[in-house]
Amino acid sequence: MDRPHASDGFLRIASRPAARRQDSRRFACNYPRPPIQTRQVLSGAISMYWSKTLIPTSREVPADADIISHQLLIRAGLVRRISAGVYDWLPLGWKSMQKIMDIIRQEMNAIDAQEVHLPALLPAELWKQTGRYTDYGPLLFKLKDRKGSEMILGPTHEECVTELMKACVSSHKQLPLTLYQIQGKFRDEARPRNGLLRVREFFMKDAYSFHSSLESLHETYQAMYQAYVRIFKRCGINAVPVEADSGPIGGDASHEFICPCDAGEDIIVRAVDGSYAANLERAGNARQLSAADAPVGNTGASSRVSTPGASSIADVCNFLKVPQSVLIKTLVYSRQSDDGPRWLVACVRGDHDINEAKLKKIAGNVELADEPAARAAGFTIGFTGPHIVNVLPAQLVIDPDALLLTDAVTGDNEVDVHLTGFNWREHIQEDKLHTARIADIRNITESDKAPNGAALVFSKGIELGHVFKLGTKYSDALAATFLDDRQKSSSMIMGCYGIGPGRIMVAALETLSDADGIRWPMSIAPCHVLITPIKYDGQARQVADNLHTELSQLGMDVLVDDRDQRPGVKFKDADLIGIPVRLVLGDKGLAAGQVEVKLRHMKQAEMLPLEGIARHIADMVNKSRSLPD
RNA sequence: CGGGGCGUAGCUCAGCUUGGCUAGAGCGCUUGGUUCGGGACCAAGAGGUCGCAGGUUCAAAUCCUGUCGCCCCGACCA
Repeated sequence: MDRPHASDGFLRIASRPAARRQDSRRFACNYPRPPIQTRQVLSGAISMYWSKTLIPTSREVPADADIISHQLLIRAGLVRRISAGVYDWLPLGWKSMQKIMDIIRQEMNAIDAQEVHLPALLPAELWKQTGRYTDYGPLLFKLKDRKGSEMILGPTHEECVTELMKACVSSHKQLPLTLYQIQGKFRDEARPRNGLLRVREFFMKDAYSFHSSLESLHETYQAMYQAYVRIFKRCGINAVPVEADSGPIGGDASHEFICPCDAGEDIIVRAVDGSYAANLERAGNARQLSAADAPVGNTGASSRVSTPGASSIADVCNFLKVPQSVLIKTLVYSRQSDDGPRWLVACVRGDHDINEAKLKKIAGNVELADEPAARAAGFTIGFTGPHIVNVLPAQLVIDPDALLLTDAVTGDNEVDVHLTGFNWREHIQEDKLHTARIADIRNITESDKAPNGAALVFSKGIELGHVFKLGTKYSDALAATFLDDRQKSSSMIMGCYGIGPGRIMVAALETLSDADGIRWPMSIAPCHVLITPIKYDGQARQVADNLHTELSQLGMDVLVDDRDQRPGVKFKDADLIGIPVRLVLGDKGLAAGQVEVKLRHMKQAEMLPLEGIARHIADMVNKSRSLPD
């Protein structure tokens, strides 16, 4: 310690003054720089002076920002883009982000989840063990270290945390256990976009729970669900829980929390009476049909028609002057197996869209067939009809609404030819029809009904969080097991629960802003109070400084606009950055012993006596930032 | 990955079609002055290897080729 080495920094600092003297001569200027005075540290409250803070506000709308949240993030100086989908967090944005994270942290801790910090840099080997090194596809950031070892940047941490549990937990007595982390994650998105909505480096709260029984998993899942409801409520944003794709466990095993707004990339389906909400991928009708339900139709009335060049649904309908709802759309899927591709023919009504998630759930990991390969196998892509299964080996999957069609129009498995008067019983060989899968494989539409019969509305929304019963996918793959009370070894049962704090911010900006700028909810505002002296001088300066100290001592986060700017500039900036409470100190008011209190979400300001104003403001802030119930 | 577009000052953009003197505007920034309770005014300034590389040409921001970066729509993705 007393003999510092060059490597520990002491020496460099010690040798600095000479250089500094020279610098100050070279760059001497007349700007009156006040000496840095260390302010008292006040109970963790945020205390800032504008002139000493990096808040690069901008009047111009950035050219590449299309949605409101993106524009405000840049214009209010919250973040700055450094490359596609990668952002710097500036002081105001970071303060708000930290508040969001704190709320999440508090609610996680409240349900006995333990915070950990896991590496962003992970060995590829771990991911190879679970198969996700390839399954995750190009979304995974891959790199090599200097020795050539393969590494990845974690897009999520199931493998990592499961490995941790495997190493540290071996008895049912140690379960259940929930670990969580709030940290940066990385995904090599094909197209980062819309500011913070889809980015390549982002913050994520991920929690992982480990259980010895499904009941225990369910209990934690419920607690987590309720914690999520509280988190979004405390952040002051609207988040609708919707049923989501339930994965391996099935049933009621997954919910997404969606903030409805037009900038969102997800589509949610809700019953008008509020009785049902699901994402589009999941939403469906529980109707069960079998091949026996296929109607007979008008037998013998079918005919082949020439439809030159008409291979799309729209083309065919235009050509034949029929509605899309009488067509059968036939799509060819394939799955790789050892002896070449296995084919699957999926049929939905012409006006319906196939839902690949649903299809995969019943048919395994199929994907839309490669066109040349399918043609080579005998499929006339663009003019395929269900009856191709009579002549080619392929599994047939029929959506119930397609099954119920009679005298339908479909491709006739020949270029430029369609078949009218198609009927399942007439045109599909009996054994083929009876071995066909009849299942819901399409997206529902707004003309469909909720399971209870209620009318449906669609809306766009931002996915803010996701709770999911994982099951044993990762614990199986990584052999994370425990011994139960009868010495039997089982894989730990897992749940995982994610929240995107950045998306919470986006949702707040998208849904709560007005034409003048941001209107932060009190709980996630970078500061509670903005003190705006019309002129930071004389009495106003003294009052501003005193108020700042007093409010800070009361636990308020305070920003003082001490800039030498015209009032108009200060007000415009104040509206833009959206601090909930603004205290304006003007000469006339102060002479009368009054301050102007302007709330960002109110139009009118109010003059209040300076005496006792700090306490009054603190009470008001505390009221609006406490947990609403 | 397919389609479309953009890259000129910190920001927003003009100039490019039809190559030609020292590359422009507004905002922002600096200095001085006047102002100053809702993005002031006057004056004087600073700031750009026109993304990068190569080519065509007497001459390239402008034309050609390549390359990199970025945005939008779609595909993909949670």
